[in-house]
Formats: sequence, structure tokens, C-alpha cells
Amino acid sequence: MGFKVIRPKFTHSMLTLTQIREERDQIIKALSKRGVDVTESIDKIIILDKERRFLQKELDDTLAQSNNLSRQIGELMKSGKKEEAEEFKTETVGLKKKSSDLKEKMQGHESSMNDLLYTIPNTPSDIVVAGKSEEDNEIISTHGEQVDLSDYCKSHWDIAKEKDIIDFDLGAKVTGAGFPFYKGKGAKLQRGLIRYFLEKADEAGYTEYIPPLMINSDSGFGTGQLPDKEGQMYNMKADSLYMIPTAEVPLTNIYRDTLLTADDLPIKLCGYTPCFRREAGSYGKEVRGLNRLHQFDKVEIVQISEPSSSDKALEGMITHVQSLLEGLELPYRILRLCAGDMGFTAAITYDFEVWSAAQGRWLEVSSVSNFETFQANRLKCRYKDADGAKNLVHTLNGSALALPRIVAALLENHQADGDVKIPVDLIPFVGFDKI
RNA sequence: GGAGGUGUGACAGAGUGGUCGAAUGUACCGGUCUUGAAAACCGGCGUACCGCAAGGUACCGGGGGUUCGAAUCCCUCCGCCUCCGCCA
Repeated sequence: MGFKVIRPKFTHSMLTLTQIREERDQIIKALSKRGVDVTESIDKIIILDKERRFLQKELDDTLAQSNNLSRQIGELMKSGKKEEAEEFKTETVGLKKKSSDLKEKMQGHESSMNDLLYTIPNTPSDIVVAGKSEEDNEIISTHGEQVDLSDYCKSHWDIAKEKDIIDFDLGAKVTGAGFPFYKGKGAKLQRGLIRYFLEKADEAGYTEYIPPLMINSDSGFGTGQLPDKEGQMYNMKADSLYMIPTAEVPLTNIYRDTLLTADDLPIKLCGYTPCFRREAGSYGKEVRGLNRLHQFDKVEIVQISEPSSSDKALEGMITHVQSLLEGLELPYRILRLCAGDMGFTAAITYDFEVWSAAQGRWLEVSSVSNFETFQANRLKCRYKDADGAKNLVHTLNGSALALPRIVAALLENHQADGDVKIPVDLIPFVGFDKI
């Protein structure tokens, strides 16, 4: 069941200024696969950076001069030469003005440079194909039989209603659309799945965390939700906090502003959390039932690894997700997203989709990505290698798994004789064998 | 939420507004000594930016201010500790 990511040796792994300076052409080319032309931004950044460095040199020199004078004033004061000291003081006035002007100018450059920098998404890996939308995604493999039962089997929302295990209307009353209640065996199924996923992650060596469900803006920035996706998160304005859209945010931000050692790596974490997403702009049959919710449950796995072994880490995560789906006896397929369909921060993403027998279509249940150094650069997460050199780590994460569509697929694919059969592996976790 | 205290390098812990990027101890790394180890002694040991380099600049919880000069004074925010209130 092992999975191999085959890729050429060359990677451009970070959008640090150094990389932009040194790999301008490769970055522009790589990002053109996403369908974006960053030539103008990159060139502006390069110019701003050059000017910034010049300004900094000026600033540093000016500060050095005034530091020098201050030191001399100190000596003069000590030896009682008050008048001379006063003379020197007047001299520093001009330097002070000069340095504060330079500082302001430099900060101006920095902030317009950063504004541009934040608009540039991660560069896709070399094996990621160019493309604009999901139509260009590559299907890597398909597993299990997918039968289109849509003519005679029931949709998950009908089953859920009939068995009285999920109540969408009640959720709409109490909160709003997209916030269902799970009830009786429905609630137990949720709980069982969460436990199943956590146990499997534990067996695979991931340390379990129960993270906070709200995050501050530094964390949102660290993993790349801010400023890019601000509108997708619920925002607690009174306290400047955001509801987490995924456990990725608190889990990865554990390592914000840290310097690790090679011995610490790889770090493997997992955590179950509810996830909150505004999903602004979604509507229609795509969002019916469990297809798209504002609040849903998910177990997330996260890895922090050395750059040289992040491909291997990604393979391990893919294999792990595969084993979960196989345990659940669901037909699924693996896609490698095209450049344009990937998230802002990802260098490479594999999506897992399960077959929805009643809807006759594939539903995304997991997304496994390597962010390479993109998040690490924002997080300032580095490690000291064996030679003592400091490098950015690679960060990765994946859903293992997101519950609602798994539940939808279980209900639809495993229905027989008016009941829903629970897969054998799952029975010990939910405590019953059919619904 | 109210009152008070506190926040310095991996840790512990100094620091009168003027060579303080910061004493000292521990830990850590290298060396001497030793059959080996320990001890002792010698040396090294923060991060970032600019620079080919020499070197320069910034950083003592975050931000702002006073001053020729701030780890040291002032304001503000945050974290931690103690007491009180409220509460699962």
C-alpha cells in the first residue's frame, strides 16, 4: 500500500527574499502553472528590497555616527567638560532627524514589500501539473468499486432523517443552516469515528493534542489563513480571535518562533477538533445534507520535517489516510491537484475523494499537503542541522479524516435491506453493527 | 472583573541613565591533564539584518515616549504570580 512521490531533484522551496532574488525566473515560471503572472510583483519586490538594503546601510551608518557622539558626550560629561558636551549635543540633532526620516522611509519600503509578498502563493512542486480548476487535477489511483446507485438507493440526508440520526432543521433553528445536530446512533457514530481516527493516528506515531478552538491573528498569519482567507473564518471581534477553520492552525503554530534541532525531527502531531468555516458564497445542491457545513468534525495529522525527508513524510501521510479509508470499506480515489486548484500555501496536495453512491459523485474527504518552507518562513520555524546551520523546516498536514462526507458515504454505500451496515473495523468503536 | 507584584541569554541570576549585547554560576562544545572517566585548568558558547571582509546596526515580554544617550525613567498592551470577586 506504500505510496511514492516521484519528483525531480530540483525544488524551489521557499519564498524568502533570498529565493526571490536568486530564483526570480524559476519562481515566475512555477507560479505560471497556477495561472498567475507574478512578474510585476516580483520585480517590484526586488527593487524595493534593493532600495531597502541601501536605506538600511544609510540608517546604520547614521546611527553609528550618533552612537559615537553619544559615547563622546558621555566621556566629556564624566570629565566635567560641560560646554564641549553641549556643542556635541547640537550636532546630534541633525543626525537624529536624519535617522528617523530614514527609518520611516525604510519601514515604508518594508511594508509595501510585505504587502506584495503576501499576495504571492507558494510555488508548486515540479511534478504538479499546470491547470486552472479541478478539471485539470490528475487522478492517481482509484480503489474499490463505485456503483452508481442513485436510481434506487437513498441519499444520506433521507437516511439520516428516516433513522433520526441527524437533524438539519433543528440545527437551522438553533443556530443556522450548516450546523446540524447529531442524535442517538448518529452522535455515537461521530464519536466512534473520531476515536477510530485518533487511535489509528496514535498507532502511526502521531502525538495527540486537544488544541484551543480559537486562535489569534499571529497564528492565522503563521499558517497562511491571514491575510488571504480572512473572510472564511468566524471572527470574534470583541477579543480579536478567530474560530479555527482546521486544527492545522493551532497544531502547526505550536512551532511558531522556534528553533529546533535535527534530533527533534520529524515531529508528528494529531488532534481532533470541530472546524468552523463561513463558506461565504456557497449554495445549491452542492451543499445539501452533509456535503458542506459551517461546523464539522475532523482529525488532523501534522508533521514537521527536515526538507530532505518531507517527501517521505508526505508519502507516509498518504499511506495512513489510505489505510483509514480501506478500514471503512469505502471506494475512494486519490488525486494530485493541479497548480491552480491548490491552496495558497501548498507546494503539493493530494486529495482523497470517496464515492457517494446516491449522489453519483466523488466527495472530498481529505487533503494532504506539503507546504515545504512556505509556512515555516511565516512561522519562523527553523532547525539546526548536524553542522549547526539553521534552516527552515518543512511543514505538512492532512485530514485523517473529515467526518461529514465520510458519514455521508458510509450511509449511502453501506445501506442494505433498509439498514446501514457498520464496517467491521469500526464496530468496536461505535458499539453497534448497523443503523 | 478589582488590587498588588513580576517579565533579562538554554536555565539560574546580577545590573547607580553613559564602552551593557549585557557580570556571575550551571549546562553545552573544544583543548590540556588522565590507562579511561570524574575533578581541575584554558578557550568557546544568543538571534536577526547589511557587508566579499573588516566591521556596522537592531533586539533585555510587545508597542510607543522622554533623553545627546535607556535593560535601567514614563505611557500602553500582553503573559505569569498572589489576594479578592464571579463561575463550569
